[in-house]
Amino acid sequence: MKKRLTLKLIAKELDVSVSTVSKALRDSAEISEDTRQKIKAFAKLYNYKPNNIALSLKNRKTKTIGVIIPEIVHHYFTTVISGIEQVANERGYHVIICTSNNSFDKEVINMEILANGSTDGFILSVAKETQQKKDYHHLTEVIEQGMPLVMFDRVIEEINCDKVIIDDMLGAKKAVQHLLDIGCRKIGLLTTIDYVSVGKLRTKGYREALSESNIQVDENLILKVEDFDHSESEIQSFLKNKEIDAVFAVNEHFAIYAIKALKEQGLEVPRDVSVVAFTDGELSKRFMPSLTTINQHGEEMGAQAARLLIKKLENDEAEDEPFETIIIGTSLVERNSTKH
Amino acid sequence: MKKRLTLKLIAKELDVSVSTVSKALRDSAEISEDTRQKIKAFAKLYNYKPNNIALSLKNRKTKTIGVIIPEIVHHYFTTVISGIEQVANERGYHVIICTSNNSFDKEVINMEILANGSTDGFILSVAKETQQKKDYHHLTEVIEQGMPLVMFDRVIEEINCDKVIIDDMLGAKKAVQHLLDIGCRKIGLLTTIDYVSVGKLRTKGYREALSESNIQVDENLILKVEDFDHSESEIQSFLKNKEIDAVFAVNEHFAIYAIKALKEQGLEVPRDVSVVAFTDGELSKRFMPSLTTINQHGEEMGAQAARLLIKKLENDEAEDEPFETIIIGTSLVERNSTKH
DNA sequence: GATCATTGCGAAAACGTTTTCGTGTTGAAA
DNA sequence: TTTCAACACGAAAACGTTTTCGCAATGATC
Repeated sequence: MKKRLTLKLIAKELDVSVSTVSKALRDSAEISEDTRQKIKAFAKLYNYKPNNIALSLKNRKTKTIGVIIPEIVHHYFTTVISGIEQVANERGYHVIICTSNNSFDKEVINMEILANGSTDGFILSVAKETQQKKDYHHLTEVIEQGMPLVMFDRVIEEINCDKVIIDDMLGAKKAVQHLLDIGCRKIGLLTTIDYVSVGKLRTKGYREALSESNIQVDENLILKVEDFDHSESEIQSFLKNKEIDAVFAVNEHFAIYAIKALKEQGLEVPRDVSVVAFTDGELSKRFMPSLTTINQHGEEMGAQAARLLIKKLENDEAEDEPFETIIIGTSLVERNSTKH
Repeated sequence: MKKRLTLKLIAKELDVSVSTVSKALRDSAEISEDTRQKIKAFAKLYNYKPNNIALSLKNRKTKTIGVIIPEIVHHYFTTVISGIEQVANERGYHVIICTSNNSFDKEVINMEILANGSTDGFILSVAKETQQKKDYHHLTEVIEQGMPLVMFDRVIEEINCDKVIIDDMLGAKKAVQHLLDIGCRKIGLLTTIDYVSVGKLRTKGYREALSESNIQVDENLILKVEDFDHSESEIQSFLKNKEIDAVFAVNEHFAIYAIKALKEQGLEVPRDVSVVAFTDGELSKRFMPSLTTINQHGEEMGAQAARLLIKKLENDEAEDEPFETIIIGTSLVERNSTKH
């Protein structure tokens, strides 16, 4: 087992001081051409690499970004991570990922651990439990310590920091508008109960799109799924004998359950009913029929979040700059669950 | 912006030495009950947390595990990560994740960076490019430096380290056996070209299952997909007018393309043709019909990998223990793409 | 030959810990 | 009173860097 090479070892080997070695390797003018070459050659030969931990301690910078997400086994979040990683790596940062599993406690613990020197700043999408509990002390704490924090997707209004969100309302409007454009008039909505902020916003978009086209909103066509785990049966019984020509679902799963339920009733998508879903994942592409969706551009969201964070990190003491909120656009992806 | 509390600051504030503070906080008997209480109270009041970086430098341990995977936007890998995280966190480790994007260079760079002090050991699934290039210097290097390495899923035989793999051959056999059990006799195989090791092994399982049932392998029923990006059309033309009563696909995507192609020919799954896929992901569950699959137990694979690594890490100098290779079982998940 | 700038390098401090060792102060035993 | 153990604490080194400052040697200038 080879020992890792350190400045001290090089110094001893070449019979110079540690400072000389350090300076030579960093091309300081203080060191004579001769010595510099000699030291660099030696370092290269034995593959010297500075120890990051020591550098971090010295510079009080780790060059790593802490990312905390509710769950990783979720296609959307992985695309976000992918975006974060790309810009982070480009700028010489690396990324450390923790999942909160939607648990408040785990979110707090993870933040604390990472805040103790492992990380220069945070990118975070809060856990469901945190949203319900409304306890944000861990967030304010890291902010007070001067660690930049960027929230994405599930953000918290009250917290003063950079944010990256998507325009849920506009996205939903786009979806519904598309259904209207292709001639649908009786559009069902499958959404979540209101305390999930995205569900609320998407519902609002649905309503607005309809009113703007002077179509009365029929509350009977709206289902607020209560229990995620039993959404399939809820959707199934909701759609029983409903007279509709379209469905807008706030996520892929709801859309797929709807298609299944419709099929069981002898209705076909898109012949009899058109379906649009929010969230463009693997599922939408592969399903039969493939799903027309609203794409949330997860990678871009991640990339923007990373850019915001790094900007704050590098801007050093210019942290008095106002916080930004970037809104990521959505786009309609037309596939085969809607009429053409 | 509050300054982070350090031992030195506490020492100054309470007018004792740094060493006293350190010892008091670690409950050393050297310090009198009085002073100890006083210091602990102060530390608690102002929420002192030791700096991890300093600890890492001092202990030459980071208590973090570096994970390098080919791509994160892949359900299977996220389940593995999930498993790694669980056992790592349980034992006080955290996890730092890098993706190689299947690029050799990125894999090398990531390893080097992490090896320079950020990480105590590695869990790795190699990039495709690395498999082709057969250049493993970065792996041998970290091993020589005494950093434990655990490879999973895509492992490399020649490298001497702990490994966690699944029994691809047995899994494939299970799949084909199931098809035989339900009465299928003309079973098509959709696989990859042979240099992808898993494709090769699964193909072998297919062949063995057939021969063990004394069924002649018909090479015309085997498709080795050349180009992943055009797999859909390859599969489509392959299945054209093939006389088969079942398909075994080495991944979900192939299976789904097959189902689509069959449908276009007027054949229905599972009525006319039964389909089994390797890899149990989101897609399999939701697809219509839902897919009968071979589950690879990604979480367990991650958990085992983490356990192996931590064992080596904690076992300190007992690193002469032989390397293990753990084989994770697969299981057949029966759904609606096969006859009952 | 004295003065001075330049060159080339080393010592030491700093980042925040832990730990070893030394030392001054007590109180009790001799 | 002397001796000594026990007690309570501090100094310093170490982890691996970077950087500031000081200093000796050299050569040029007057």
